[in-house]
Amino acid sequence: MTNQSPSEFSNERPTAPLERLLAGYAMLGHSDIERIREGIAGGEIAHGVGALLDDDLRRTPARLIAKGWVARAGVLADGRRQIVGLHLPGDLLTPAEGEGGDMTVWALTEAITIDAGRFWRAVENETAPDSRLGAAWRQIREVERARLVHQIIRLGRLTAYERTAHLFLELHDKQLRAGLTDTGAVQLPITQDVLADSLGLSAVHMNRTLQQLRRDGLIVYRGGQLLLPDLRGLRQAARLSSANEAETR
Amino acid sequence: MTNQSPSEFSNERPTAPLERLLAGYAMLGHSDIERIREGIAGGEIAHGVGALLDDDLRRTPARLIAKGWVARAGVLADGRRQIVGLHLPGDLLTPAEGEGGDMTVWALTEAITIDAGRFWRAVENETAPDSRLGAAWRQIREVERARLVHQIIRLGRLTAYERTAHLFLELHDKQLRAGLTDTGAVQLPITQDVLADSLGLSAVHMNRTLQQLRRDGLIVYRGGQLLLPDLRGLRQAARLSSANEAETR
DNA sequence: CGGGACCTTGATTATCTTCAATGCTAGTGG
DNA sequence: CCACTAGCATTGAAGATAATCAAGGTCCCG
Repeated sequence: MTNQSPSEFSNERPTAPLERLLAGYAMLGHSDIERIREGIAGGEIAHGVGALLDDDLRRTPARLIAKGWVARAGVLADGRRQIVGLHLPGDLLTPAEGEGGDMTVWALTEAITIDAGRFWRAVENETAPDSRLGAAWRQIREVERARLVHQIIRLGRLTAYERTAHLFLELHDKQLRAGLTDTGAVQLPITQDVLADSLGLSAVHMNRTLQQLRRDGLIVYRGGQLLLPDLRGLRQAARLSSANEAETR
Repeated sequence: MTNQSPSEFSNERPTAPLERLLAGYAMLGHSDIERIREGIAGGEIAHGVGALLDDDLRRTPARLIAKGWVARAGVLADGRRQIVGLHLPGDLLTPAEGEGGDMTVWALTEAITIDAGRFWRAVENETAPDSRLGAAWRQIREVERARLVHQIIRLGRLTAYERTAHLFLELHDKQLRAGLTDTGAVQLPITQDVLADSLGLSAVHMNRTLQQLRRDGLIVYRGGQLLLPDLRGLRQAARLSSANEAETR
């Protein structure tokens, strides 16, 4: 368990993405910020690429991603694998209990997580109707539930091309909310293989679909960075009514 | 712990399925039962087949299904439709806010729903760590989240045949928990069209897949009633490790 | 008996997977 | 510096799965 500081990559506080996420749903006061920072501290773990987080999550009820990408997936006996969620800095990871066997969580990139147990317990029991922190947290949970619903629609009724556009817009939206990127850009430090397992496609078809999106001028994909030069066109390709994603102003 | 046999035309209390669901997760006392029954009363609405519930849900924050089946789905502009959840007596319906536009809820059969607003508000704010009702409710919410995750895996990585078996087992499990059927039987009062929209398949392919399951002796499907004569085989077909679904004892 | 909703079937086509190479790039050790 | 390797991206060809199109068929109900 190395205990290096994430500040060697950025000098902002590890809770900053979560603070930005929460601030997007409610005006937070100084005391709210304090509770976030106090509730998430220590128990820092650095995960190498591919490292499993299952045991860590079994030990600590909730971990904040401070840096890196993490995936949660169901795995079948014959090796087929469906990624259920892609998690970024600002996301809280909780054990996949109750989801049945064969679920696993692992780091897609070098990642750092922090014990957020105290924050988690505090905010999950936050019922004071006037608590802004509690309200913001409930909204985040609701948005995550909505993402599961969206993925169901994606996998059930969209073509490979539409699915890909749809996921990229979701990642764009998610990264904007956490303050991890600017409008029109998406960090995408993962292999096409992982993308394929998120979208229920084979790696080969994933590759071909990406090429088609490139040819159509909807994405520029290079070196772990994605550019979306035509958000309007991409939304159309994803079959999203423009109201479906957060406005990008 | 009533163990009465399921009865469709029964005069049992409309909250009975929910009570059985909750009782499956915690020993409930007399006062818990009281709170359920008091929190869910009046505001009864009868819905004809195909009736939209969107407006009703906008008016009342939570409605208990007392009778019948209800579906929640995302609809695309070109008519494609993906059912996200099938809801049965004992389920609480809440507005599909935050899920983005184009979500809709409608009755698949004749149905009756009751205003459960008071119960909903009470139980969502239930944080006393020793509250059995609150604990049971949180478990139900967790199970529903797990069902969304399972549907993602189903749609993303299972074949039509596997998907169908998988969904039938989920419905079997769900109906057992609510005391709506007996082991080996599943109420299925819906058209193959609806089934297809749940599983992301065309109606034609749905039909052929059902025939295959029949030929393989895994299901008997007649008149809105499904029999599962070979649960072990069905679990195998669904690629479920036997630990994945509730034991049927 | 006519109509409508639902189920079933056959033929054809589209989408996506699988299999098998090949290319590319960065890191590694001689 | 140069093979050498490993991981990832890309390509072509063939095959499987599922969608689409177009009829019938069945059952129920007014």
